[in-house]
Amino acid sequence: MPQPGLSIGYLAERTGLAVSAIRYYETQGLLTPWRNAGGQRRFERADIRRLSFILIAQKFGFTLPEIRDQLATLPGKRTPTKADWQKLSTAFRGHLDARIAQLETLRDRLDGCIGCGCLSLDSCKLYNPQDAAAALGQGPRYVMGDDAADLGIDPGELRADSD
Amino acid sequence: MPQPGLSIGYLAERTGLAVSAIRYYETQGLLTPWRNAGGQRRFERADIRRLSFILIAQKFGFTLPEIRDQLATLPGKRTPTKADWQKLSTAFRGHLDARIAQLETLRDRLDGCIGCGCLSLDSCKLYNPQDAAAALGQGPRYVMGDDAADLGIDPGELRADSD
DNA sequence: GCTTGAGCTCAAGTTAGGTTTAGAAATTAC
DNA sequence: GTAATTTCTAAACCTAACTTGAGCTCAAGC
Repeated sequence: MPQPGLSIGYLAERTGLAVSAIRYYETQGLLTPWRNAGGQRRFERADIRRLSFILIAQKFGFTLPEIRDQLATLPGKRTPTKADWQKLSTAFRGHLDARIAQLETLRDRLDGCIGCGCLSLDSCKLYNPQDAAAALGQGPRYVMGDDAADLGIDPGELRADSD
Repeated sequence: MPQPGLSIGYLAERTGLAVSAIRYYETQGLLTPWRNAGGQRRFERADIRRLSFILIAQKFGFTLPEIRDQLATLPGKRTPTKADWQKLSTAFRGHLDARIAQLETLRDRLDGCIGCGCLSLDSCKLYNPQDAAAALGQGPRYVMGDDAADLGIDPGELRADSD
């Protein structure tokens, strides 16, 4: 048992992360290790759990700033207890549900498009700039905003609107 | 009605995309416009639909190469028909379902963690490198791989395994 | 006590998905 | 016919999330 605290290499080994990634997370404020006399980072055991949470949250598509905000709900001074982690997990679960629900909404709208086959403004519920843009971060603006002529089939049958 | 074909500016206006983005998509092989005598890009009406599909697929988290592969199922020579788009949409729906199912699996595993509150190897189903890594693209390797001592609570009650 | 692996900092490189800029040429509008 | 827009290419720049490399220090093992 060499020094008190865990080395960055040990954390890397335990989490499967690269040492450089852990250092990067520190620069982003997701961890705050202390330093030993020689200037090396020393971590606490609870930091393995923090890193695990980061990994899982990333899988759900959360950005590092978002994850940092989540982790900020943990007590800063004392070591987080089981109850602390439970609270964070419960809140996290709420975010997950919301994210999944958004995807499901988009999927259900796509179903309408499959039904009509044309993905056009009239029948495609995916045309809804607000909802669609809200679904996954900042996306572009309009979706499927076009008229029947844009389908490209039977162009003679339908009159283009303004062009 | 100026020239035959649609200008890049018109497509940008119709889809809400930036002109630069449409050019970028061309470099990535998602569109293949032709050129007029002066060297300017000319698009077909069906390209509005392609761009709409790109926008929607991106909202679901698909990468441009993935979207390109999806679009490659459309006929290259003739203008895609309603049936062509229907086929693509149906396949796309399958991909969506799979993606949503993966997220739900992760979420359900997290439920176990909330229950146990410790996010530890023993009781946390999120510890499963293969499944977890498969969920959303290439992620890091281990997840929640640690022991009860890592929780940081009651450290005296449990014996650390190897360190 | 010396060697060697582990760690340090800082800068630059990487990938994805674009945007911005610059200078020139084409197109449109009047 | 001229002026204003649009478009062109190429290269540079951007953010996120890291990795890599250089040059140097620290710590652990024998």
